Amino acid sequence: MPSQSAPTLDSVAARAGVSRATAGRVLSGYARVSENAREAVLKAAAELSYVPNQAARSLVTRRSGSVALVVVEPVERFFADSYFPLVLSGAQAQLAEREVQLVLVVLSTQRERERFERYARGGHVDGAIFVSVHGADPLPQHLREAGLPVVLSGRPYDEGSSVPFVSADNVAGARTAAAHLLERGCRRVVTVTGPMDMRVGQERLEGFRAELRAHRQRWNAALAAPGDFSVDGGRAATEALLERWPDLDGVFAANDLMAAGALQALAAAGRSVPGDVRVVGFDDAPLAAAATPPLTTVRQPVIAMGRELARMVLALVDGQESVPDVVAPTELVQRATT
Amino acid sequence: MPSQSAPTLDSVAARAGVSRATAGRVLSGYARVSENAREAVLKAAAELSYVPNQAARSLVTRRSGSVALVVVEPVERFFADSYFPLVLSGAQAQLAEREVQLVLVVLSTQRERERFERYARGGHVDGAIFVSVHGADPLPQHLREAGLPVVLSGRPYDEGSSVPFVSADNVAGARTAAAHLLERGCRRVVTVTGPMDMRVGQERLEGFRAELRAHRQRWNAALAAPGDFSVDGGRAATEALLERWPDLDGVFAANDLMAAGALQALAAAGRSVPGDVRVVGFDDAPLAAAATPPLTTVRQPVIAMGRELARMVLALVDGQESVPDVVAPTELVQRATT
DNA sequence: CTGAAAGCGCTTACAG
DNA sequence: CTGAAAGCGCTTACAG
Repeated sequence: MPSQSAPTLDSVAARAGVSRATAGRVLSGYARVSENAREAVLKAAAELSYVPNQAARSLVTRRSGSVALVVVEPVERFFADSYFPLVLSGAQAQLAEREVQLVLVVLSTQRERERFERYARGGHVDGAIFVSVHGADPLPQHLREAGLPVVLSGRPYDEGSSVPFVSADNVAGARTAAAHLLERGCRRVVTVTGPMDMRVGQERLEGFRAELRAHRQRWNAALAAPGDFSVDGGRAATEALLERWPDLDGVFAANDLMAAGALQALAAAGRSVPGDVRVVGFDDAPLAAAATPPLTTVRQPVIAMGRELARMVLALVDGQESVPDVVAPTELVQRATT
Repeated sequence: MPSQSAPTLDSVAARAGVSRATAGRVLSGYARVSENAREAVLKAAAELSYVPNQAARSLVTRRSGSVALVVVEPVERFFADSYFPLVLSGAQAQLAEREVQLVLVVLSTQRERERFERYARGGHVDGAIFVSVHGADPLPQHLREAGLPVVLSGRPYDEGSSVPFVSADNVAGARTAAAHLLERGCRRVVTVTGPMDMRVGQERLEGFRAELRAHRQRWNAALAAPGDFSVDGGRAATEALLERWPDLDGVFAANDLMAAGALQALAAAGRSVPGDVRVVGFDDAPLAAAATPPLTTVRQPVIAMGRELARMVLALVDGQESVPDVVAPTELVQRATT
């Protein structure tokens, strides 16, 4: 039990020679208070190292002073990927500036989902940022309808969703990747796709196809092999592609993990990169710069996207009616695989 | 403003036909209550989806129901590495089982450090888990002395520290790595070390040297090149080593990021792996399995270590006087670089 | 075992 | 602008 003697509002009021109400007014911000009183209170608070008791404050304001960052399901895998930690980091930074706590919530079981729903509806957090929502998970929408400010990382799968989101411009990014491969002289460009039941998977494939079309390349479904955003998936898909198209000389993998798998498959097949085959990934995960050879990839501004997510919930928490979706620009980072 | 009508203890008491005190007793656990009353209260609570108001509870119990996971300083770099997210994930899981919230705190500036110190001393969290402490940062010890339960990820640099910690068995892990290289027939084994102002850097070098000594290999300071746990550092150190020891045929890098850099340097120098040179990393970061070729490495059970950290703070929070340090075993994961 | 009551530390109308 | 007072939703001695 730390500091049995933590200073209270009363003690700073006493020291400043004003009432608790006045002290409270200067410390909690807004109300008009005389310059004299304000200074005295601030001085007293500083001298006592006063920190308001958040529990007491919450009890009356019905604001918890915290926002949940919720991760749905495949926890460990998710944490091992770099996307999540970086979104988290961005959101945390933004929230910290407003002195709101970021509470990390992981939902694996049905019980946990139910408990969180009650918890959130009970006003124990002021808002929620969902990362990694699967398919058309109704939870975010539910909570929103219950009046809780909610935002999503990634465009929702469900077209009818009215939950604001921030997403990278996946279509444009994939187009950039394809264009780059073509510009580098590739003649037979293939792609390892993400899961087709995820928007991000669909969009990156869509961008790739659109760019080939723009270059008057004939599209063929066999040019794409499905992956699952994992290294193993990327390796397997690349092996299949190699079999199908012995003459392939360009690979666009829909994320860096799969691109790493592609690099492994290519090395195993004795193809040199970028000599025989050029490869582009997506995300600019830390692993991209660590690959052999270092991977050319499409960067998405993940940390900035995390900040944006936080900014959006906060606006909603502050009473703003609605908030526009944001689609963040991507950028090609050329390294050694092209 | 979610659910203006969140059920309170009073409403469940009324529905159950008992007093608020009785309802409180059954819901908050311990006290003896008649079976009848208990059932009625539980039923009423379930029907109303009652969730206790944590703010009100905290106000009286002086327990926040939350634990801080604090990260010191080099935020983004730290988040990009896989160690942190995995510790976080383990700690979160363990905390969730006890229904305590994990609040993520990042301390970059001096102001933030001071604010957090006041905040923690003010009882706004029940305990703190420090990850990534630099050198002999006095903050954890400070807080501990102020009565806050604190635990550390990694053995403290400061010998005088009395803060409990959990660490991987770095010495043993490094010995395993060196032994493996030697057993695979390497004759000239070198190492890329971590920063020498970090315990983990020192320990991994110590283990490496000890194992060479055990194999009656003559030690030479030039066999070690300093890295900084980054890919670039690993690449540069390996280049230096290659220059110094043209005949090197085994590299132990003190973490996987640097091992990835070593792989890049070796490829650039035209050395094949594992044909000409064998390489072992440390951590078994996700990047290890994604490397080309897939990296042999020493795994540390990071998620389990995160859980252990949480278990330890919780024990301290529950009033346990002290808690023993834990040193987690490591394990060699052989892949394709050896 | 159970109820009435006090009190945790704030915020915020309500008067003045 | 400022103070006295009520009240947020719990927990916990204190009686019974």
